Amino acid sequence: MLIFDSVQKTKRKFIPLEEGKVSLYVCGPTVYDDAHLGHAKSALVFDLLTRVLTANGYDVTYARNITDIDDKIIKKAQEANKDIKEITDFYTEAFHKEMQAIGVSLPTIEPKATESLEAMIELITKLIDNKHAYPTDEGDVYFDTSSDSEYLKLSHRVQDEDDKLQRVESSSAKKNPADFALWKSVKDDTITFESPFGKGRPGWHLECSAMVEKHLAKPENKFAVDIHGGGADLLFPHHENEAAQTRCGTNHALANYWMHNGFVNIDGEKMSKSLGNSFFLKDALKEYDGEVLRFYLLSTHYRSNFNFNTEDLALSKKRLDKIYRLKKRLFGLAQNSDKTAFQDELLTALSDDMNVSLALALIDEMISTANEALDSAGKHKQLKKETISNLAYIEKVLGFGVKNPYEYFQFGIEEDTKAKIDMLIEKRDEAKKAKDFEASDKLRDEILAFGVNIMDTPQGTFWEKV
RNA sequence: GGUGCCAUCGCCAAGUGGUAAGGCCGCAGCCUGCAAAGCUGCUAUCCCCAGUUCAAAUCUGGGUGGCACCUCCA
Repeated sequence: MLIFDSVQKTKRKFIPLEEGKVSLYVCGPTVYDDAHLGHAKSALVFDLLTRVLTANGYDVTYARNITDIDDKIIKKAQEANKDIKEITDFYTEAFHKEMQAIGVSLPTIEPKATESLEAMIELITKLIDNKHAYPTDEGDVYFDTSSDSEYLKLSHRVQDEDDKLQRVESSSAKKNPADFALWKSVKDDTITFESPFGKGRPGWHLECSAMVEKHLAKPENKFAVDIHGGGADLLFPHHENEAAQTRCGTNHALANYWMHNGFVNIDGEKMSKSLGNSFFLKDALKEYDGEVLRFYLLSTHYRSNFNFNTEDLALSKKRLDKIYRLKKRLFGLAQNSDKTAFQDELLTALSDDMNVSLALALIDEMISTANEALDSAGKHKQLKKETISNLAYIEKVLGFGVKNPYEYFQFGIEEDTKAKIDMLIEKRDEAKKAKDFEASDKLRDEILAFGVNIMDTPQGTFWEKV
């Protein structure tokens, strides 16, 4: 297994801290709004990573946090005149539902910030004791970046002198302009937590460090986790700060490997509130099958920036359709569990820093070969068994082709429309039997008007949504 | 302004020193009552310039053009 380490900027052979085991931590969502395609991309990338690691025989412990303490959440709650928990529960549930729709499995552990306060306070206390953090008169606690010689090495950043001066003017309580808050005091009566440093709430960066320690880290290891992942924008300042906290507050570094996924852009531009072009997953799921979205978002390399557009999405659907059509050809047949050469090749491709493009090329080739054989005369007993086994493997490792193939092709068609289509197909079959092609062609036009395609096969006539 | 990434067929996209995967679209054919689906065949020398090398899309230098991060962000 090779992993591109975005800190060392090179592909590295993956060697776990503990034989046969992998600990993976990924920064999850802040639950104050609906998940957009970027959240989906990140979740999909690390879902795939988990599957590939598992297929390689590793026992993976995957933690993805839920940030349920945050200024934006508080603001949203105040605006809606609702309880904080009501907001966070609502969006957490929505997140889970949408992730399930795109085939993202639940992580092994899903820690919440509100449930990890003890660990956070413990870490801050250690950092203060170690002289890596300091409280201010206002009741805040800051991390002292000048106390950490490794600071900024993760993101390969250099201090900007002009920027430094500007920030000194704006924030006098900080020792250094780059210092960041570990604990923010809260004076009003919005959500606050008790701590030895006074009432307040934890800083965002601290959360992840504390949760990693609590749920994944082992004191004797050189690193807290094997792999730490997240979106490319998190490298600085979030991951830089996390790494500093862990490095200075514990006796190990945060992660051995760092992985960052690229962005999802819409029509060449980054999704953002200010541009008003955020594409929410819930809206996409109304129009497209979740698995099509999964296939599309995973179809290019995870580190590349992804330019979302409906034309390309349609191409992805066509490619996924091919998997399902083959599945349909073999529907209902028993599976053989023997591992095939195809499966080895597929796993090898995915084990090379998740080369999905190569994996998809292998899949297309496998599909063509299988279809070609099935088109030719003969029973093809062995081939059928192997093909079914291959499809099952694709399902397991990539999460493509998990649905019933007939239902897949009927996405978004109402039940009564389905009944009408079936009725028309029956009438057309009768006309065809009677060799009344004029009538059967007319019936076909009627069927096509529902936005579906029909295809005649030896097993009968089937229809698919276009 | 600082830091970094990217540029491969009409479109999407692998390949990072050894002579251009795959998909979509298109064209031709097989199959089909006709279609659809499926199958077969055909379709690029890798943004520009210079250099290193027996050999470069792949390395180096210089352009040009995109993009990201530096503030909350997946």
